[in-house]
Amino acid sequence: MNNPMDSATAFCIAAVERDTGLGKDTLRVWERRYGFPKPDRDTKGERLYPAEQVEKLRLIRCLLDRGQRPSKVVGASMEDLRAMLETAEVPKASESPPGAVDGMQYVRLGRTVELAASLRQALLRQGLQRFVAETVAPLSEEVGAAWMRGEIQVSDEHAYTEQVQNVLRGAIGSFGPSSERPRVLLSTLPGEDHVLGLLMVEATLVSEGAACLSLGTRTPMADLCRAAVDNGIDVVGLSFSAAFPARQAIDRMLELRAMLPPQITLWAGGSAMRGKQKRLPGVRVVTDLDDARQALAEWRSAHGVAAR
Amino acid sequence: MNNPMDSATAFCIAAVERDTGLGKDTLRVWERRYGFPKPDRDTKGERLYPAEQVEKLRLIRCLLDRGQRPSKVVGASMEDLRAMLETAEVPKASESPPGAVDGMQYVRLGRTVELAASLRQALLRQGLQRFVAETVAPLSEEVGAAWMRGEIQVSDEHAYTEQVQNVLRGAIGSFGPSSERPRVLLSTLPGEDHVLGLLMVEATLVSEGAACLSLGTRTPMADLCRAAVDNGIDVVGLSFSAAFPARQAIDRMLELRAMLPPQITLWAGGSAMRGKQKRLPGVRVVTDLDDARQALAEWRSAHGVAAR
DNA sequence: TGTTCATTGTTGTCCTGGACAAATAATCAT
DNA sequence: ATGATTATTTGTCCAGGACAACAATGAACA
Repeated sequence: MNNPMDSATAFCIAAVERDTGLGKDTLRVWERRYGFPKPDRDTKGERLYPAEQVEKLRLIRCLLDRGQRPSKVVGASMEDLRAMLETAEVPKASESPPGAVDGMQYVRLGRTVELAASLRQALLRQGLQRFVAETVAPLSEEVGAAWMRGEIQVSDEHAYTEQVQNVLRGAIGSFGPSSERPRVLLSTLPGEDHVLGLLMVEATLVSEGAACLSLGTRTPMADLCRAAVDNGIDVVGLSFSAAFPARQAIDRMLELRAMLPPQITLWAGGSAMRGKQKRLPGVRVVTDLDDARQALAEWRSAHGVAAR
Repeated sequence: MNNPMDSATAFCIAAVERDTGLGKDTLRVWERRYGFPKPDRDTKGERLYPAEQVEKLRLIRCLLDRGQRPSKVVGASMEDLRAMLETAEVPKASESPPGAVDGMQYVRLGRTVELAASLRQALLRQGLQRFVAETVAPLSEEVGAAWMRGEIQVSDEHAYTEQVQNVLRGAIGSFGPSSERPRVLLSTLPGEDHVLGLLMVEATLVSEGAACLSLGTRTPMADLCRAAVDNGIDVVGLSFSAAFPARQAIDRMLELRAMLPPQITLWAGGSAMRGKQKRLPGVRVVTDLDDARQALAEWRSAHGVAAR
């Protein structure tokens, strides 16, 4: 199936799924419904997608991520697609850039070296907590928005994430060990890759003296529960980016709430959680980084633990 | 499908795929072939897996990861499975622990605080390059082996990875910006999550004054190529963990070699690459961290760039 | 004007069961 | 021992129908 000879010009369906992020079922049903993509077949009847169709699928994926509907874009010509990408309106254009930071231009230009230097400078100037709240958070939103507008590449966003991780993790690590309460377990669920929100929360909580145990991204719920119990955790915190379907996030939080012992507090934060408080009994929805500090204070007050 | 009421006791097939990592097709074909799992059905005929079957599937997955064959484990009873996990022989038991580091006990006991402190101490004592080669690399192998032997939890491995990341990224960031050659682009391909190998290489190269641009994990090949060209990259380095199927790794490297401009050097490293040099014309296989330094020296010598 | 709820259309996921490609083990030749 | 064949296991792919989940729209209500 994957003959190296022709794989440079044609891709099997699994390869297309990898490269475009579109599921095999979706690719097949589009072919049936919209007549595109229209792959060739090998001798055994398996689909072989020419490189140009894969390229077009990538463009389509890009537009879908920006909120377009499939019926509008699957079946359009390449010219139409490019035109749509040009005139793509961002659904809810974020407010004007938050002023203080102009690191955005470094991201745009791929100047990672200058970006890193500027971040480090801001960290020293502002201290970790303000750095996270006033520099990293708005800049990350701006990067996300720029990607939505098609102004930056996927790789630019990856590179940005790497640089911020280097700075934030260095800062988090430079805090001495804390044995204070609460002990907070942080992670994201499978399907959620975005690590920056998690790191921002960790930085904020560590600044306040909480003992954070991060498991990184994509921890299965069963492992999460076991880890929480085994490590004597007080609070489990989950992060959901805007890319995560809000409905699923709610269902999974309720499921997790039912699996965890009731004395363990459950926090949920991230864009997908905006305005979902009422639907989540037993879960503390954390709206932003300031609210995370607030939630921490609430926990300490409720459990008779003094802040530092 | 996902009624929150019963989702605590029964899971739809997508949820099982998430939780166990076993594909939907695989779950269905096992049911057909081995008679397990045997999910209930909802009113619409869709599979509903009871929690106990999911638990058993998780155990099975665990054994498969350790090299068992499905025919041996998919039909077995819970007792048999547990027994097999006990007596699981590690296929190629690694050599005795590398002496110098006893951080392993901290991982085993979930003492992340002590682990972090011990890592930082080792970093200061050894310097970044030796720290990576003599402490992080063997310890990571040891952690992987312990997981294979079932001695530690998934969450312990995640927590370990997080701690090492904090230390390594802090150290990498503390190097000033380098504008020296070569400019190295580092990443893993979709399907490869393991980030530590990548970070170890980055730390090693940065120590030698190379300019590293990391894109983190799972960069699609098209984005990788574009980023390499746009950023004037000299060398693209990919990392493959032992979990990555060697055959696929080879195919993808050849594909990538064909996509990249010939003047860009391609490096491939990681366990999946052991002893695959001969099958990869045009790719420099990097066998370990020392070899990475060697490859760097080769590049500089071939391109007339003096080492620092 | 804005917030819920029902309706309608769209879209992705799930289904069956057969087929076969790819991975692994077993066997044989060098 | 190492490398090439063959046999067996195992996971992926196929078709095309069905319908659950999701978004957009419109109606009822605060």
